Amino acid sequence: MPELPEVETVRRTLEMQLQHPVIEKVTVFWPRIVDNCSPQQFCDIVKGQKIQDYQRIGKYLIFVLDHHVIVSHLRMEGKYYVQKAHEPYDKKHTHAIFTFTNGLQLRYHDTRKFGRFYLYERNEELTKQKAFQHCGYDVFDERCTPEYLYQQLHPRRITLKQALLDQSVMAGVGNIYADEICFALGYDPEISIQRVRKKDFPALLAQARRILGGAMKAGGTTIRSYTSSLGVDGRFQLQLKVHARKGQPCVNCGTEIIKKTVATRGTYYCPKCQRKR
DNA sequence: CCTATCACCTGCAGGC
DNA sequence: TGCCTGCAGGTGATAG
Repeated sequence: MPELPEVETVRRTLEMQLQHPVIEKVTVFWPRIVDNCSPQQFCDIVKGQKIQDYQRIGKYLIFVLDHHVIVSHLRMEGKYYVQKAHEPYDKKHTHAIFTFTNGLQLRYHDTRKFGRFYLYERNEELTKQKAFQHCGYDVFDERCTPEYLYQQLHPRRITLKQALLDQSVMAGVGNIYADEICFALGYDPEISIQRVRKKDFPALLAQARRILGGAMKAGGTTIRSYTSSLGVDGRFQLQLKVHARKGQPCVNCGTEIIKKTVATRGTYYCPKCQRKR
């Protein structure tokens, strides 16, 4: 469900709502959501620790505790709810509950059970751990430069959209914003990345940052109207120009937006504004 | 090493 | 109404 802007919105919201609580107890209802240790170990280890900081790399949310770090990936449908311990919750889709000493709970909700938790020691280099083995630089990381993207992506036999979605090079762009970035660049999502010239890579990165940055800003605006009972999933209504606009007129030229499949993902584009070469 | 496909899960919309 | 199919804002493992 969430891409980088949504995860960042969740990060900020949890930081505001929870601040720095002490974990009194953790219950895991669906064992497989804990990826790199047993649910029992996970619960035993985090118990008693305080959440010191909330961080994010790409689409990964990171809870920094006293001695350990919890890495959370929401995949397609993961979301968090902050509620009081006595409030009811959706027993069918809630897979983990963190209870704090202040009476609040952080509840992890995930309809499809795709999301994962990883637990690491705080002194370990995070980006070298399993959770990040296929994770490149965050879109906003200063090491993510046009030159780096060109060298990593341009030689490959993949489409522009696949390049944007490849988390191992630049982490954070998902299916929605990949379409929006292709539209902003004026390229058909299916164009070979090898046809994108070196001089276009600064624009590629700039548009990715502009679009994700705008989405974060919008998320931050919308999230203020959320109540805890609505959940914290970072969702918001951005003005999408092509994604999910099949059959509607292009905002630039009025041509009908087309949906096609690119690399098994639903893909929306304007056949007039987005050139194939 | 590279790219393509499957597997993981559930709910829902649309066709018959 | 009920059944079936396809599809969903993601990613790791596996197959070629």
